[in-house]
Amino acid sequence: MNILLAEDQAMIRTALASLLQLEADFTVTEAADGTAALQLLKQLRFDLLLSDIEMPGHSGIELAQYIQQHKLATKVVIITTFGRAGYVKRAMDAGVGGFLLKDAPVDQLVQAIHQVMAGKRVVDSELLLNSLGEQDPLSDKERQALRLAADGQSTSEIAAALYIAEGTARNYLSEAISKLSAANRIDAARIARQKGWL
Amino acid sequence: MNILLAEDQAMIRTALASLLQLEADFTVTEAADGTAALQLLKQLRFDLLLSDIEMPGHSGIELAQYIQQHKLATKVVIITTFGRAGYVKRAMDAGVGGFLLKDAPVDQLVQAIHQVMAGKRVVDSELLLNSLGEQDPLSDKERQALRLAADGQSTSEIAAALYIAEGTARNYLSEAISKLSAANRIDAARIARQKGWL
DNA sequence: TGTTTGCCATGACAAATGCCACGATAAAAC
DNA sequence: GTTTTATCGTGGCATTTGTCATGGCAAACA
Repeated sequence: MNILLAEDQAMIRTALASLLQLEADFTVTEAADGTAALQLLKQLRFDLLLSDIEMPGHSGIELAQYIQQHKLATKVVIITTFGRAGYVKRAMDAGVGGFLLKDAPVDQLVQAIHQVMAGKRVVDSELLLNSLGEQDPLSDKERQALRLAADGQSTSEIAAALYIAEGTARNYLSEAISKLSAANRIDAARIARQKGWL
Repeated sequence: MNILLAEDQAMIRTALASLLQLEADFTVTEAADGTAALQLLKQLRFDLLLSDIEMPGHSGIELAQYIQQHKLATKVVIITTFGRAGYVKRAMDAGVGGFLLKDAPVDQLVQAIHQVMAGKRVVDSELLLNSLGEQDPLSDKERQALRLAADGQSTSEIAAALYIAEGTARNYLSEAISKLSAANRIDAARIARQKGWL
């Protein structure tokens, strides 16, 4: 089986490649970023793309979209560090067959590869719960304000950036703090980031 | 050779463990966080600790400090994602023998392990250059206060955690903000984290 | 049609934060 | 032996931040 492995961190990429090669019928080609992976997808035929989401060049989801649009037979498994709820949905829309966290052991990865090749869909249960469970409660303005606050901007700077009064900016932050049950804007930003809502 | 591998991301941990086991004389024990690693260090004897820096529980540097203080014969190799300048210096002070980026391929890791076991010091050249640049201006108390502030704790909570008056906690933060030319505690935390001083 | 709901917007007020002045101590420099 | 320098510790005071009350507006709904 021909696997294309796209992952920017060399240590993880080479380690995974070596391990997968040990499996009886796996042949692994490595790509160090999204652009290289796309080149290889255009030139050669692969049975499976195993890709990180966050990469320089093109993201793993963009690669999946390319495969979907060009109706390639290549199956896709995504591995990523954080289970941002938004990612899962977008990946599913792009026809991704498997979605795993790097928190899972390698055994699960190998299992998932086999199952996806057999036509099944494999999504880390924790991720699935996350994406179904909690909804992002923040409004757009609240998120924008919180993002700026997380960068260390003051209320007046945030207000200026969003073209609103200071009181309004304070109110957005206050609402965000309340919705996230946080103690202050820093805490709110930490929680939102951890949930993938920033 | 007995190796203790401390790394919180299961996929990377299990992948590295499997690969290192393939080497002729390597025996690998896995620890999923700093606390588990510390327990194992106390109970058993290892020739080498291979550890990530950023982990829940105790950081890789804290583990190295424990080894240094208790005069264990265990050598230490640190692997990390980002080459925060501050980390390198603190790691060196803690007697760390090797410091590698996860951007390096696994081959280099194996090489580094052998060299460190032979008594040499191995530091990624890119990291070394970085670490020569800026010095960490924060005092220990300032860093502690800033770390708690970055977690969203209020001044009074920080004061309670450090057993000092609120005014004192405020002062530490104020000094940190000033030393880092930041606008507020959030900005200061962001800058310090980016430089690897937290 | 009127009512409810969610988002946007603002200002008043209390609480938390940042700045500064002041000491005390200990190590290093002169 | 004195001065300088750095860290630690505290409290006063102005500014910033967080909460709350209030209101406008549009979409959903009975």
